[in-house]
Amino acid sequence: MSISTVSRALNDRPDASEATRKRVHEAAAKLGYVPNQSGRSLRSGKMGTIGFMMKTGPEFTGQGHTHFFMNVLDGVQEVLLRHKLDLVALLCASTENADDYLRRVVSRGVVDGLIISNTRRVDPRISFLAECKIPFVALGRSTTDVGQPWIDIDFETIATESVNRLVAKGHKRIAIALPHDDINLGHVFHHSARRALAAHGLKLESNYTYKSLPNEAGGYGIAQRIIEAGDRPTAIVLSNESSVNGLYRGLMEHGIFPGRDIAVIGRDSPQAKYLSPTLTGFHQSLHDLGVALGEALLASMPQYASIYPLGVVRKLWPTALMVGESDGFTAR
Amino acid sequence: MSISTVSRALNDRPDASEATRKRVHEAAAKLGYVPNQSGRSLRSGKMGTIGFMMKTGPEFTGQGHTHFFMNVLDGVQEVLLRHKLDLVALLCASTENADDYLRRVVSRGVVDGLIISNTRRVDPRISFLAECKIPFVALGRSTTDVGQPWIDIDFETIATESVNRLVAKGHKRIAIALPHDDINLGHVFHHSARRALAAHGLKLESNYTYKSLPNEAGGYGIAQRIIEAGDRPTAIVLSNESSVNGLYRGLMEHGIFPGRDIAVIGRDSPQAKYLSPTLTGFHQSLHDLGVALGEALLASMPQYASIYPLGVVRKLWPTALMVGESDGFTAR
DNA sequence: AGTTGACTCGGAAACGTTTCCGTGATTATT
DNA sequence: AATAATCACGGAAACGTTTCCGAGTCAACT
Repeated sequence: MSISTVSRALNDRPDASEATRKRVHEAAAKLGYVPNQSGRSLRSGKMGTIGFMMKTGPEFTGQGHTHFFMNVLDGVQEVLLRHKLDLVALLCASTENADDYLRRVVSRGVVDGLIISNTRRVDPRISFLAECKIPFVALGRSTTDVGQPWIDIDFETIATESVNRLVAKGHKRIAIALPHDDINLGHVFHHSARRALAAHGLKLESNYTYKSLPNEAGGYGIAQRIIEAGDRPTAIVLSNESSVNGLYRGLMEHGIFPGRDIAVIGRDSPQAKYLSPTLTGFHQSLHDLGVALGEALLASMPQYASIYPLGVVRKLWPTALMVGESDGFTAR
Repeated sequence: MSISTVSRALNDRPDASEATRKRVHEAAAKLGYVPNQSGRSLRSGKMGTIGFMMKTGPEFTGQGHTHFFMNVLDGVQEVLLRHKLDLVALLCASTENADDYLRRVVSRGVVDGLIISNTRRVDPRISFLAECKIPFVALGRSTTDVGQPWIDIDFETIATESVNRLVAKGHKRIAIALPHDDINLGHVFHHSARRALAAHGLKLESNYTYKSLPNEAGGYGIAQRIIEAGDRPTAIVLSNESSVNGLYRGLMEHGIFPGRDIAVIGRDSPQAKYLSPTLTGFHQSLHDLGVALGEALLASMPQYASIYPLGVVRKLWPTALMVGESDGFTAR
């Protein structure tokens, strides 16, 4: 039994007889033989792995943030498993620059495709990946556009609907919590909120826009600024899932109760309905988002494009409002 | 300039002259050449990557859980980067069996070493890895002991100190929230709490031990059981970081306020001091835990053992109490 | 009965490294 | 000055797989 026959049998090629295929598979199982991945990929040029790049470290451990990724990743993997592709999370340490890290890991050639997240407004990773001609999809839009596929949460709708809902409840002084300007979603959120307010003849005051980290401390900081404001906002929209704890705490320490004294609209997460008051927030199906991301990536890989004839996926991911108690306060 | 010379120069071997080393490095940078990882590892038998196995999916997205991992991973990577090793998170989808997954990824031979987490009381992964002779370290002990290195949070101290503190505040009816029996920490926690209570002449009633999922819903379920108890506990110890939200909510819905009507001791996490009341809980330095894990792994790899002469690391990770408001209630 | 085609399979090349071995040149030693 | 030792480098083998090519067997068709 020659080496080439074994290879053909294990890969279930048509030019290996049914009988030998079975014999080889049985022998392999018995001897505990598994093909060497290095030899395989050296020859074929394919690694059989897809990378999902994300950052680790203290600043990226907000409740919503990690919950978000764990569920998206779960969905991505569901798709990849269908094609015997493995998903690995490429963890960029907090101490390392994201662009350098990506460069390093890509040139190492350990992944056949990539998903990047936390896209920035101008994101050098995108141009780099395009240059490398490695298939990738971005979770989040960017102004850096090389025709890459992306899927992004529909922040326009979230911002617009949040504002509309609050205005309908009589609010006129509406504040917005935004991430750092670099992050693309911050810009989109900001822009959409401003436009929605304008549609009601309202203006987004600059002292009502709070740039803050998407974590507990960030939320607490927002509360401080609300307290200190001369003309306090009567409602606030949070663009992330993680800062609500800190916001609640900070407000309550000054006797301001969300839902009673101020309206809060945020983003849904597992804790949303266990907060007091429960959070009114926008929900997305994260597992399905992961599935869509995986399929978008495969669609951009020549080997799989015929199975997923989706073209270049550029999709806003739908969102739905989960009504809780936090926006119960109406300003008339 | 021959292929072998280039190889030697790029790897900074002593048998390449200083001049050629510099020339080669410059040329490589200019041409954008990077060594092919497949060829490299095919020849050397080493991959240059370390895997950290963890599960994804809805049931593993509790606040504390993911925060825990993100910080530990950050520490691990800090160590690995010193030796140009890459850390990849091996994500086992919620739909896949953890043992099968590990078998698959290990036999693929894509990692030189492994860190496993969520060790179970009897954990087939440990015996499998020992069989494969692949270096690994376990985050958490197990009764499956093949002499592997491990690091584990000091749950004995957490359980014992929690009980002691509550007893000192006059509590006699103390409840404990525990994970599923399979998980080793559950057993340790249970055992230690029982012993600590016994030392004070108290008994851990079986209807005060709540097996629950380490997430918000689990905490809410515990609240239900506390409410329904004929003889309500006056204090509860949570073994995880994630269920506190649900517990608070569930209790407050029935007018029972943590810190005022019942004492709660839990585990520290970023949200602990932003809860109302702030949580009294045990804290660990997670980044440093990750560093220790990384060093323990390297110590068990022949190539690095001389740099980290630690032997087989088996270490309980220290913990410290962060005092908040949640255990303010005293039962006299 | 001879030719053709389909079907299996073995041999060998190739993927890109690392490393052993050998060789020539230079320097140090006797 | 002759020998020995060191240094720098080129050639070639090897890692384990996939795939091209050729060859053999057997059945079917003219």
